[in-house]
Amino acid sequence: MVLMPEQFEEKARPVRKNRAQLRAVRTHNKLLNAALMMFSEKGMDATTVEDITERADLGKGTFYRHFSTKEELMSALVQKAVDGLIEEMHKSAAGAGNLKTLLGKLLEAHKNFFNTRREEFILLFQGRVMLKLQRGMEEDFEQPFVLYLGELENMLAPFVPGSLSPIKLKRLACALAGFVSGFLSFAMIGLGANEIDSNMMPMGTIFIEGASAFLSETEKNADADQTAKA
Amino acid sequence: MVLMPEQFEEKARPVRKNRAQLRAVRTHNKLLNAALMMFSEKGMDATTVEDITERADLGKGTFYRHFSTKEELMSALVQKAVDGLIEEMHKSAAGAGNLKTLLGKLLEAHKNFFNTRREEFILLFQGRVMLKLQRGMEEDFEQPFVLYLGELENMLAPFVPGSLSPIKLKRLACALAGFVSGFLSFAMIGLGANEIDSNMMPMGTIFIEGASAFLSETEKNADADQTAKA
DNA sequence: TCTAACAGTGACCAATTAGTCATATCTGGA
DNA sequence: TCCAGATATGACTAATTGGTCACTGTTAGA
Repeated sequence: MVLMPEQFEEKARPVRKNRAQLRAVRTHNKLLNAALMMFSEKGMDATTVEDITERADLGKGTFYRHFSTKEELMSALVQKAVDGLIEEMHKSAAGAGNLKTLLGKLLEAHKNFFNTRREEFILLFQGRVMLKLQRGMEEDFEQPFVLYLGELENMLAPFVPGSLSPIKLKRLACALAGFVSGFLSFAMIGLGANEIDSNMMPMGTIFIEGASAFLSETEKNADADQTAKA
Repeated sequence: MVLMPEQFEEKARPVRKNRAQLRAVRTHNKLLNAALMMFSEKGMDATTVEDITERADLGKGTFYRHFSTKEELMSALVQKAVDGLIEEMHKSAAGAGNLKTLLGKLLEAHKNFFNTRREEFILLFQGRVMLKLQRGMEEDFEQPFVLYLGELENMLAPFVPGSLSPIKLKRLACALAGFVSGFLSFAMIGLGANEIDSNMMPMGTIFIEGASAFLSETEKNADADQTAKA
């Protein structure tokens, strides 16, 4: 199986010459891109290996030189998409001074990402479905999403009342992530495709105002929390 | 192809005798149930017709006496799940006197439905993915979701400022639907499976408070809306 | 009991697909 | 120019799958 740049150093000896190396990388990316397109058009399961290689204008055997199974490719794509989303979040949220501002910027980061990279939105949507199934591949798909939620928590933590329990912080991250992807998902049904962009931000205020209200209320009765468990 | 009760009258002549009729209905339901289970475990696309018939303990040929394709069955199941959800919404929301109460009841209806009928939640999740693809089957899957959003709008309409534009009502329905399914989807990742039930309602206040704030603000500058489009 | 009408069955065929491998092609250096 | 190392290829096999159909089993009434 072909090694990609990140993996080179793991191998002893000088490994590969310049051109061949780049050729392999280009082929690898062609496969990733073709798969992303096919997955977002036909769905992960309905897409065959040949669909991917044909779209990439490559021979079928080439696929197996880069990935041992379609699942491996799926997993790599989900990972990559989540990385991109997290990067967008960081870029967008830099310099936020308070919770409302941060929430607004995070919402905008999601909006931008999902609007400009619709294929990846659809991919992540499918990835989230995979997590709910029982096929033995849940672990591979879960990790990126756990990372994503953890990153959200980390970004929110500094702007949230110190008394907020970790579990509530988690909930807030889930609520934010769920609201954005869920709203977009239904907006794609109920609203015209071009209206979505202008719809996302006004709706964001629902979340921002709601979260603020929720947190300030939480702050008041922070320690009434223990009793609630019983 | 076997006819189900709702379709009997469409056929001329006395059609079927009592026992045989019931047997066909039972078989039909066995197929629906088996498919629901398989779909929620393996996913729609990865489930084969034989998976379904074997799970239902029926011969493969039987499947094709009841459905002409797997897609037809998928579509029927999604339709049925949406019907169930709408029913739960109506049952739960009856007698709500104001917007906040209604929102709370609607959230609870969703919580109950998705917690007690997890397979159907997963099914609807997959159905929503199908809508995003380009396989020519989007129409079949879209209808139930449009119905669902429309129903949400109808239920919200009486409790919303009269000045609220139809498009904003649509947005609100999308936001509600998206928030519920999205939050649950991420909560299943970030939180323990058993914590979800207790997590849904406190998070609901985010939405309720946010939506209220959003609407009262909208009411203030109701007609500043036209200018926003430019 | 006999029969017409319907429900259910699984062996079977054609088509699709995953995965392999001998071969062709390309690259950089001797 | 030639070679060694690496990449790409597509014909091939085995296995899976969708879909059919001649057959069996069941039912209700004559």
